[in-house]
Amino acid sequence: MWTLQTPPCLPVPSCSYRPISIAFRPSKPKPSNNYNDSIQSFCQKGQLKEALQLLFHEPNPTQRTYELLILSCSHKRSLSDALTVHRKLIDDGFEQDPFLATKLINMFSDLDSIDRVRQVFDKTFNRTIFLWNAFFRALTLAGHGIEVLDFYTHMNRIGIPSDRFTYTYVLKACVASESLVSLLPKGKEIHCHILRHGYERHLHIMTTLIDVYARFGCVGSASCVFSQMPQKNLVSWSAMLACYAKNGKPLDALELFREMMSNALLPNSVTMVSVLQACAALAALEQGKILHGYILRKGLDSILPVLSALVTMYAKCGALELGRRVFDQMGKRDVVAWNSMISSYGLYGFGAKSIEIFREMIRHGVSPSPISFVSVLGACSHAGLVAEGKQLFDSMSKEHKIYPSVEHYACMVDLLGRANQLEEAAIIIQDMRIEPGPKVWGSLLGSCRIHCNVDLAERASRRLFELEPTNAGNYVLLADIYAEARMWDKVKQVKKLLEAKGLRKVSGCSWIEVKRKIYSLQSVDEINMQIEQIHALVLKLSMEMKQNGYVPDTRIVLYDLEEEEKERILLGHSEKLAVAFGLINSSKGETIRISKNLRLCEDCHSFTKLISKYTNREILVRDINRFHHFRNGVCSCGDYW
DNA sequence: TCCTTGCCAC
Repeated sequence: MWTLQTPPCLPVPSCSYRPISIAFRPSKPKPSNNYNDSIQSFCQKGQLKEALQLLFHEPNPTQRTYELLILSCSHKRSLSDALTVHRKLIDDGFEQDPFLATKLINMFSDLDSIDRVRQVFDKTFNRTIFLWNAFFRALTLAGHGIEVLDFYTHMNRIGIPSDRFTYTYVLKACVASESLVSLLPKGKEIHCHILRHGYERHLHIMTTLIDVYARFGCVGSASCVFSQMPQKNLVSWSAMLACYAKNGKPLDALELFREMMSNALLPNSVTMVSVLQACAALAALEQGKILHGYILRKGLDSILPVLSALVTMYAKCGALELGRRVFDQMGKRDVVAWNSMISSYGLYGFGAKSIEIFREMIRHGVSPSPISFVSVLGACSHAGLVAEGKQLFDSMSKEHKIYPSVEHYACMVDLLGRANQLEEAAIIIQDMRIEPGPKVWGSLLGSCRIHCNVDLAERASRRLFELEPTNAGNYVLLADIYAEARMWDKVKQVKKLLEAKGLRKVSGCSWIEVKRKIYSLQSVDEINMQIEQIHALVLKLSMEMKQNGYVPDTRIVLYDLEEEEKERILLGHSEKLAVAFGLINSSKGETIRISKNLRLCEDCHSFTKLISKYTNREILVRDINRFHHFRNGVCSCGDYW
């Protein structure tokens, strides 16, 4: 299944390096054990200044002396001391020591000083494979993946053999770049090199490969590598699990987790985080609670990422209060933990609460991250808090020195667009300092859909079709807008365009957990054994609802059909089927929890409001963006979503 | 001397 592809030739690095074999020989090898013991003792105690004083009083420091000092500078994260050590090292004639050069590269990498990493690499003539590997690691960590790949090509060309470490770094380099061009072909090419050099049984390289394919969204390739691995450990299982959880395959993730447990492999905190994500994606509350129990029994409840994942899991499963309880019991909270809570409130449309937690975080001395702003601005958007959102957006660069990224602009466009300030949203896009990507135009198009603005929608979709020619969702949105405006010829045109590109509309799907099992319902569902019973109930309910004021919202049906036919289509929406399935399979008074893969349509929304009143049930629906909590005929979103 | 998995937003 691996095709050997030769990607377009990468440019040779601008500066061409030739390895010059000058063996380094320290000038005066003088054993100085007591001295190094003292240095080591100071370094271990974190007394770097004292160690440096000793350095300047010792006439003959050794390689070991510098190794100790370099490690200590990394540990103390002190760039000024690092520069002092570097200068003295050069003065003492150690500049060409490849061992110390490797250590220096690691140190400057730890200190985020990538220019000095390059400088050390440039100046070292005897480039051992250790030096190359450290250099690649540093560049990869700094996000300069393309540069690593250029050097790797160069390294191959001049005949320097890679070792097993090189492969892990160059693989990671493929996913460590902000380049718009996918480096997947390069990753596949390196995969071929790895096979050719007989590393197909190497545990670490194969695990890295799984992770890299996962990040490219190539679930099939990742699982192919995984099943072919002769030995696996907890890390490789966890990597595969994360791959499923992150790529929209939560059921596969849970299945793999079960398999892992039956192989007597004990999950660690990292494993649990991915499994929790899978539960969150499925809104599988009961499963999630079982995992929480396991986490408590195994003492994993002191690990921050696990707790943050728990907060998010509970919130996404419709149990915001349980998430809040976990959050309240956290002894220490990092920015991720705070962000989890900020976005959880946002998910429920509790904008004011989200802002409150955001401010509380700052009061606690935790600086907001770019994601904090995505979360809080998203919350403002769902709650219609336009003024607050604008103020927060302003404070980003002014108070927190965080410069808005495409995601932040997309939030602002969404905030204004939803609030029917479409022109202002368009102005934001016009004035952006960075290239507005598909997320930004997509937000605008989504808002045009809500407020049925055909002109602006045409503008946005023209740009979107260029940027994302294969995203069916954009075509569907535009067709929706035309349908609502009753421009049936235009609807037909868009549909033809969709067909001509071989694209298909993502079909609606809802799922619901009944007695710890997850059931999915699709608009056209033949698999579910109860389907006839479900359809009958939906029909019965709709007739009764009609007597209670339900008017089917046939505007959203994308076909120019008779009203009756449109109504029939509306009744087949997966969310209504899920509501009926929930009513049939749960006991009286029990809350019905449903998730769906698309935005909730207006008709299902008003239908469910009435059902909640008529059947006296609380119904919680999570759509692609947020929660709707239906109670006694009203929805928590206040019909603003 | 250097290697593998994870939390928060879309």
